[in-house]
Amino acid sequence: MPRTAPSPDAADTSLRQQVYASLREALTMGRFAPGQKVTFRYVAGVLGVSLTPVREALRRLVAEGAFEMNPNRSVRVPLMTRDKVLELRDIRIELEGLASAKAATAATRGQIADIRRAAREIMVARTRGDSATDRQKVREFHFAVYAAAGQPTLLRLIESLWLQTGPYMNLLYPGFISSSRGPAGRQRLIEALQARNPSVARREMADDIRRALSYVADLADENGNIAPAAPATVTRGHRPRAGAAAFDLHAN
Amino acid sequence: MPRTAPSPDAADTSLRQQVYASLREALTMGRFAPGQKVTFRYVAGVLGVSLTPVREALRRLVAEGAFEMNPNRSVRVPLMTRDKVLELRDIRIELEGLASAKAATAATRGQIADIRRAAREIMVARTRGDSATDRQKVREFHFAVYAAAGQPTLLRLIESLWLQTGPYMNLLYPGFISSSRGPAGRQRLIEALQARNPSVARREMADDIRRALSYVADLADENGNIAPAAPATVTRGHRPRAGAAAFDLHAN
DNA sequence: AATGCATTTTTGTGATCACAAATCCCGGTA
DNA sequence: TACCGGGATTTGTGATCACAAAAATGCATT
Repeated sequence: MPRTAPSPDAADTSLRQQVYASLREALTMGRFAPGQKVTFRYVAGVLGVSLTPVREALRRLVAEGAFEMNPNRSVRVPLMTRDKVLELRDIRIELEGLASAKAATAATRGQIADIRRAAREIMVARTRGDSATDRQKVREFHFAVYAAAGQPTLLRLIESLWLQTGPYMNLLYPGFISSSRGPAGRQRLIEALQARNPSVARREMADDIRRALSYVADLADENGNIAPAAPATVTRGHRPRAGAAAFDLHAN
Repeated sequence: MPRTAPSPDAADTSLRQQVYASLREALTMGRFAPGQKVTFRYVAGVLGVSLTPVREALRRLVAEGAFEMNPNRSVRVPLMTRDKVLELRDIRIELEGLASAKAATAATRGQIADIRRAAREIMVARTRGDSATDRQKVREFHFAVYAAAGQPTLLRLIESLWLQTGPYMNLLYPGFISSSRGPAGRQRLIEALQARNPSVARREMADDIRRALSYVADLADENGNIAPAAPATVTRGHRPRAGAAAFDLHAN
């Protein structure tokens, strides 16, 4: 079965870890509106825990760049700019390219099978027009490759980068996806992995990332700001009712 | 004057931030012995604060990989292995190479002057045999380059990587330094920055990192473990006396 | 002298409280 | 109607407490 779990966070049953996972999940799934203010007590109320674990989880996410904190202490989902997307693009090209190259050397037969399966599932979702599953499977495909590299530190860094770009990847649908060249790139990547060809694997992954994030960067307005994709089921109102949970603890 | 300060952590006067800075400083300066256990109450006692800010600071450092936490909850300074050094080497080559390339495009005259000055100060310290100042200036040189790239996210990632390799960079002295090719590489890097030549800047930086970390990796024993450099003034004993502070709050 | 077991101590976790700074809200003035 | 200003409220921070799990300690047995 495909593995999505982060490096050594498994088997950590602390509340802090659960809060962290919930917030991460909510961010990845675009359940927070960029710019939205997130208060400690709000999160604590929704998840039904005290402030202590929420503080630690949120603070870690701030350190990872998934949230940002104003000098006048208020945590919010970062707004994206063209420059930030381009910076993240270039970093991701390096790191995910490196991981793909390593995967070409290290991937086991089983891992390549996992990767191939994810690629198939992307196509299934895409022919059905199911963009939610599409996104999920794209993520699984990428991380199956990175997991095959067998580099835990590298994997952790890539995860933190995905956390930052994640909320904006909805912007790829449907425009970019339909205009993209389809499964050819992924197919070439898989073949490079199987042929143990690191430089081709790196190039294919780099091209994929470059095209996607360049597309997002081009969505910026004249001020360089990028409008967030419509967030799923999140009211922009100040005081969300308790019970109307935008995320929950038992997600993971 | 040269800037060493991290991205937006300035102007944060919270205790948590001070504890974080203290621990970071102590790690960078090699004041913790790798493998050493670090308890929350010990840190709180030495720094004279409550557990709350210590927890958040330590937990952030664990998330950044600067400390590691056993499943049976105990925080310790990570032990280094050859594989880990090689992984960090390859990641650093990518990211610091990227930063150097960007710096070649973006560096201002003033920034190049800062870089040049740091390079000079390295040579001064080196001719005096002052390896402590040497290390400090090498750090300033590198981060002067990375700051010139003007990429805040990239800078943050590189800082977290230095935090992980930092405690082991003492191992470069005196063997590696005396056998290295001296200031020639740094000189070529500076010239590449001035000539606005990204690919040469990247290559020079990459070569520098590759040589240094390959040297460290070769110090591993037959089990792949790397013996830590002698830590400065840290007793390995279990229960350090209060008052015998291995680090302090007013470092920054 | 070495080993197994029960008790004591240590240690991380989560909840709660107090406080000060930031923010919000609302009425009054120009 | 737009713009302030001062009080009420919200909100992050740090300290303290209680608790359970882990580790350390001491003692009896072989």
